[in-house]
Parts: sequence; structure tokens; C-alpha cells
Amino acid sequence: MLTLRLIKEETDRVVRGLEKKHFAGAKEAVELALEIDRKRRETQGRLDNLLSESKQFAAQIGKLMKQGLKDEAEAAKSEVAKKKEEIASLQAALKQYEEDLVKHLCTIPNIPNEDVPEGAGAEDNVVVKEGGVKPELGKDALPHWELAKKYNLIDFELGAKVTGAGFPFYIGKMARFQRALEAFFLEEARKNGYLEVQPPLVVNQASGYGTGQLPDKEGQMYHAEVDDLYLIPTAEVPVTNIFRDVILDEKDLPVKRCAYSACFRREAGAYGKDVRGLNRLHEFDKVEIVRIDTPEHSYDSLNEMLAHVEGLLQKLELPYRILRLCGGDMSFTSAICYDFEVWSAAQQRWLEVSSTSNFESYQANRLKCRYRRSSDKKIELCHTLNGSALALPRIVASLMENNQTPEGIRVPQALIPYCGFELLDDKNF
RNA sequence: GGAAAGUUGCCGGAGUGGUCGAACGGGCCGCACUCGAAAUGCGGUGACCGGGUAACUGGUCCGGGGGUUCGAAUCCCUCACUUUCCGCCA
Repeated sequence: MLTLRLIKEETDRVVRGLEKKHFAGAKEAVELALEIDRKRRETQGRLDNLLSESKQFAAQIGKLMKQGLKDEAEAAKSEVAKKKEEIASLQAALKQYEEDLVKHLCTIPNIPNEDVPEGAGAEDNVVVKEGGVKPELGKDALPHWELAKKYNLIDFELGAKVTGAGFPFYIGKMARFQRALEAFFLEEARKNGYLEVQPPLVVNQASGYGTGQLPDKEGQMYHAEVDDLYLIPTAEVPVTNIFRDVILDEKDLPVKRCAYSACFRREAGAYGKDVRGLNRLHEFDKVEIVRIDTPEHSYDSLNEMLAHVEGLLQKLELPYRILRLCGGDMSFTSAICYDFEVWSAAQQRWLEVSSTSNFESYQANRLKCRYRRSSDKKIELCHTLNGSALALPRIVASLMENNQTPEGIRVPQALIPYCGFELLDDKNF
């Protein structure tokens, strides 16, 4: 959530930012936040005075009791009893204002960085770079779901039988290939200085709130109700929550973490042709990179992350493009976001494989992830960033389609050391 | 899943109703001594929310939440976690 300080000190900039993000009722939302805060502060002032007085009374009573002056003590007791009711009601009011404020702030999205292009939707995103070579496939080129069947690499029906749609089985060489991709992505991250962690795949409610999945996207997460735990939609959730309520030292920044995890998404409301095959799954594998940094350095960090992700796509020899998302298409929490898409030759469309964002202090404020500045020992909010590096299914889909040959699917050179074969086909042994 | 004991500041650890934000020890920072360092001595050492340009100042925080009381780290309830024992088990 946005800091109250920002809303107070730079009200106009916040309103303009929200408008750029096509957030309806920006001005009203900001004014309401300021109004709740004003009431909150006023209430606290009154409460603090009353508490201060009754503390003095209590200390007085203690002394009187020690001196054995029972009557005086009793008189003081009844005096302080009168204040109790007002204290209770002010405390309740204060608590309510605080809750209202947080609740309201959580409904206000992050404001975009000034580099974010204007625009309402996906059509306004800006292609900042294109790389790689789109393959020329013959007329008989197959989409990946056909290839999967042809070589018995992925069984969607079996997944549907055992679990449900969107939970495929990966078979034989494809299972090994996915394992190779995970190892490749993790190894590349390690080479770039990310510390690998293997996180829990389920998290508690507090973590869901910390990274903003809750309460808004509650319907997108699988919920294990008996224990009130949520299946993670991305490793971002457990990995970023490591730093919830943590005060870091500036000298330890940037913190760089990477994690491989399965990701679970209900994808409620997503239907149609875009969901075929590997295009959209309920469970998939992903390597995530996360960074915590100072405000001064976070955009350098972002650039390093972008270069890292781009390097992966180049090593996989995939045709790709990088989009800078426009204000209207960005996620709720990001200040700037770059999408990486790979070309899926048989489907003749771009598939998103990574979303790399700087959340600035928006997420850190919710998490209470802070750092102590070396220069003046002041405590400030960190900036948080994350990106997929990378999500497997669409990479797999694109590799299958782009690299199909009459003999099988050609494995990119960079992956051969990891999987131990050069061709994806049904010859398993 | 059953039983017991715990959860206090950066760390260890006291504290069972009345100047306790918290003894004591360690760490860390500053100062003194020293050519420098060690050792020693002295002083300091939290977060959060208010008020104030500031110095400073009011409030909250002893695992989380709730309760008893004029007053709670201290008593009660509840939840979470930790440790040990039993059960189960990859």
C-alpha cells in the first residue's frame, strides 16, 4: 500500500499517478485517506491525554496504599473509574480508524513510475525490444499440444482424470526436460549472485496479505481450509515474506534470492482458446528472482534483472520481445513492469513468460520491510522487485513448436548438458 | 494426535500485581587511558503512533488476541510457536 506520507506530501502527484493507472475515483480515494487519518490523529491525541492522566492516578493510588491511606486511595479509584468509559470508547474509535485506513489504503493501487507509458490496455503496451529469429515452419507445423501427443510427452487427459483440467502429466523425456530447465534457470540465477532458497509451497494468511494476494485475489489461490493455508501462486509469496517485519542493514542490500517452486493458480474466469495445452495451467513450475534494495539503487537492480531474463531467452535461442506495460495494463502493486514474451510459431502468437517489476515501497510498506541507512541510521522502507526467470510451460510450448523437426523436437544447445539428450521424442531408453 | 514445560530488548537471562521499557551479563557505539591495539574505566544503546521547526514531549509494545484490576511482563481465557516424552510416519 502507498505510504500515508506520500499521500500527504505529494497529493497531486499521487492523484495524477492513479489517473494514469486508470484508477477510477482517484481524487476521492486520496481525500478519504487523508480524512480518515485526520480523524485518527485527533482521536489519538485525546486518548493519549486521558491515558496519561489515569496513569498518574494509578501511580498515586499505589503510593497511598503503601502509606496505608485507604480512604484517599478509594477516592482516587472512583475518580479514575469515571474516565474508563471514555478511554474505552476512544480506544475502540482509534482502532476502527486504523483499520479503516489500512483497509482503504489497500484499495488504492501503486502509482506508476514516470517511464510508464500512458494507455488503457494491452494494446497500449510499448515494445521496447525484439530479439531472436522467428522460425519459418512448414504448413504441417503442429501446435505443442499435438506434438505432445505425437511423442507422448505430455498427457493432458490423464491429468484431467487424476486431478482436473490444467494439471497435466509430463512423461518420459519431457519430465526430464522440465527438470533440466529448472536446473538451468537456477544455475543461471546462482551465477548472477542470487541465493537459492527452497520455500514452502503453502503459506499462512499473514503471508498472503504481506505480498498482496489477500484480500483482493483470494479467489485466485487454492485454500486448504482445514488448516487455513494457501497454496502459493508464485514463489514470490514465501520468498518475499521472508523479509516481512524485518529491518535490514543498508550494507546488506541488495538482497538477491531465487527459488524454484510449483505454482498453483485457480485461474477463475479464464476460458477460451488461449487456455489450450500449456498456455494456461492451474499448476506449473517457475523459477522466481526476488530483490530487496534501497530506493536509490532499485532501478539499477531492475535493469540487472531485465538483462538476466533476456539472457535466458537468448541462451534458449527463442524469439522474444520485451514490453513495457502501460498504466492501464499494469498490476495493482507495481510501479513499473516489463513483460517478456516468446514467439509461439505454430500458434502464431506471443506468450508471456516473465513479468519483471519494481514495486518500489508499495509492497514493502505492507510487509514492513525496512532498512537502516548507513549514513544517518534512519529506518526507511525498502524497495522490492521480482521477476520470473522463468516460468516453464510457455517456454516449453514455444520450444516445442519452434524447434519441431520430422525426427523430434530439437533441444537448445544450452540445455543439452542439463538433460543429456538432443532430441525430445518418444524414445525414452 | 496425547502429555508437560517454555516464549522477556541485538543475544543470554532475571523479574509472580504498584516509579518495569524492564535487573545483571554479553554484544555494539562513543569517550578516557595508549604511539596504536588489547585490557580497563565511564557513558550510551529499541520499534511504532501522536504533538512540536527543534530541543523535547504524550502514548503503545515483555509471542498474538481477549479478560480481571485504580494499576499486569507478572493473574485468567484463547490461539500460535518452541522444547521434551508418548503415538504415528516419508
